[in-house]
Amino acid sequence: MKQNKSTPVTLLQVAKHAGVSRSTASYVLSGGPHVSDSTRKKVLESIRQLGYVYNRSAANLRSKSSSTVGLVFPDVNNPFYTALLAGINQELNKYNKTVILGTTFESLSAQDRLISTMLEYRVGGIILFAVPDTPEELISRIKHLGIPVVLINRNFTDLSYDYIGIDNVVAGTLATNHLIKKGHHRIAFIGGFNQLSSWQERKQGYKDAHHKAGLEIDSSLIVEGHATRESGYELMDQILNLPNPPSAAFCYNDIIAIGAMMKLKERGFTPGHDMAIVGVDDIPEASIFTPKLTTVSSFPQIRGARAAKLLNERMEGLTMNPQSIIVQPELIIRDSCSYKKEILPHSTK
Amino acid sequence: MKQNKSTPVTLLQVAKHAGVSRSTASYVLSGGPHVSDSTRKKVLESIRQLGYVYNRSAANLRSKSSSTVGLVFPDVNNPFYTALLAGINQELNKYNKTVILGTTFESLSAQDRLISTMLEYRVGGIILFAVPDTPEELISRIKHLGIPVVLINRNFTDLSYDYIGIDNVVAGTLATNHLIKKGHHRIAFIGGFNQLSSWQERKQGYKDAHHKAGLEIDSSLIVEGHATRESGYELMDQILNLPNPPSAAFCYNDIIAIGAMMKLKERGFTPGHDMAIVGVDDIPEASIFTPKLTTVSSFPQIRGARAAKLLNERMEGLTMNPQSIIVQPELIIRDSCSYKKEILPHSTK
DNA sequence: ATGAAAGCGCTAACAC
DNA sequence: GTGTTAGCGCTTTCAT
Repeated sequence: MKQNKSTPVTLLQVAKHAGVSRSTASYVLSGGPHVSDSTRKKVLESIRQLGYVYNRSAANLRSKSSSTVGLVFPDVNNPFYTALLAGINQELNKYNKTVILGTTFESLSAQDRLISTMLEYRVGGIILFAVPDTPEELISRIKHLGIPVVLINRNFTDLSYDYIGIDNVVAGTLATNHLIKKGHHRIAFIGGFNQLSSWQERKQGYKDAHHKAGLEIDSSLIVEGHATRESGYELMDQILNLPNPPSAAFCYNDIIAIGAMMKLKERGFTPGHDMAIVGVDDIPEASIFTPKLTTVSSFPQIRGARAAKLLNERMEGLTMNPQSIIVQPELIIRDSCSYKKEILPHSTK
Repeated sequence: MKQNKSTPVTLLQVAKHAGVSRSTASYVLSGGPHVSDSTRKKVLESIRQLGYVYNRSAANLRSKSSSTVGLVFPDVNNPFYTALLAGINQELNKYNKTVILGTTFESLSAQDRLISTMLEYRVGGIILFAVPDTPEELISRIKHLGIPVVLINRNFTDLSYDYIGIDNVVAGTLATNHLIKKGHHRIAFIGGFNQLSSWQERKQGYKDAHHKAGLEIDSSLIVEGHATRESGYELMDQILNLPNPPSAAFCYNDIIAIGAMMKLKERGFTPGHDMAIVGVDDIPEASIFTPKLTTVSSFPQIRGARAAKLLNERMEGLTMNPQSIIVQPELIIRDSCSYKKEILPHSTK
């Protein structure tokens, strides 16, 4: 296992040590069929003894192919992403693909840098959770390089790319309808940004539900913000300071909903009682928080797996025309929407 | 920008297009000094026109060096990790090093696979947040390959590696002393695992504080568990079901503390009043939760930056003998430890 | 079943 | 300041 730092062991040295040719050694590495059992054993033993480490870059260079896939996420500090990641990882392992993950922190320039690096390393495919305002040109450039891309969650108007998401309009409708059915007429929509396709779609569902019920929307009840706990916390404060606060809030996602509920408690209100809350995603924390969060499940883990599967097919050149996979969300009723008692009293603090 | 999928543009083609030799083109890429301004412009223009993408693998192969660093994290779904990551990224950007991140999900085999992949890609260095029970042999193997490694947070008994962490004993003492000063005699220590060096050290501080105050430790008050919100939630339940529950809890980290406080609320208790809570890390959420969490800051972002700086020095071959950098933690007093009122009433639920 | 040889895209002497 | 050339470690025909 020990060996000189300055000169890494090469396959050729392994081959010599095992008394075979380089190509034979290469065959045993790639699991090729034309190798006798005894040769394979010899080579494997030499590898072990010399502490040989496969040089994947060299292999990729020669074979002009790569089994590594690049993951580009906007952030990672949200159980939603972790679930997505888990689904992707799990599926990709099946195909013996390895993953490198990069975080853009919602910055377009960081995303550019990240993707450039991945391209320079010649990843075999990319799963992209795009930053808002990502130019479509970026994606077409990658595709022109012959590298398959699967888009997650954030879509482009031009649907000529592989995409996997949920039906966000339905998610918005499901959530808002539930709130309306509980007797709420003034419903806020908080968190997320207008640039996000998912935001626009959820808002569409929110609108649809209002229209269908013959309800007006007060546009001051729609407040945008980052998809973080902290932001949910701030946004709820804004909402509560409104001259005429709503009795319910549809939150862009669970993490915002939880931040919002924290603020409610801080200001002496009881979420679910003084204000009804519903989120989107169904992260693990949703069922743990007090009150347990009513939410619309977006099945992140399942979607991650589907995305990985789709990408793998592209990398293997299986299917050809772009696919949009849309998962149907599901309402999960818990405790954060008990029946509306009365109009929320004016802010106390 | 458009070009044929099947044949990526090479530097040679760029050179021809620009009417120079390959080496000249290479020099402009690496910012070498011996290139005239006009040639540089020509080459850059050809690169743009042909849509050339640098092949970093080929370059690394030839130059036997890599400016990519591999990050190995146990998990990523904790604001603590995000802060660490941010610190590392920020610092590494200064040195023009790029990062690939892998998650082990606390699994030894996943960690092995991940590190193998990174090694196969010939990363220039690794920052390792090791899974519990990681054999020291893994690290020495990497080092024998001539690849610098910086350990974060989880230490090995043999201190011959570069390491950056906090003084966990002090963290434990700080937290426990504060609780004792507030009048608590029965203090739980919840979350984390015995295999973690940081756990052992924090427990040591917890013990030290008790001894110094002449207090006994009830070992049934020490309960282990994962470092997640969910786990904190479960653990607190266990604690509350004890025949004689404690009046305070020192939590292995903030995320556990928050989970624990959620359970307290669920069972009708007021954290900070019915039970005092202190955490470790000072994640952003700590100051947002109700009550605001008293905690021991571990300065994750600063530590990340220091780790990155140290690794960079190793990669550039600057310093030689292994360094242990120990950051001193700091007590941050907020609202989760108001004065002890009375012994916690017996569990109600 | 195994070996010889060519070459993937790039860098780094060295020559001019 | 720019060109020539010899590999880096591997895969992959093509022989044998």
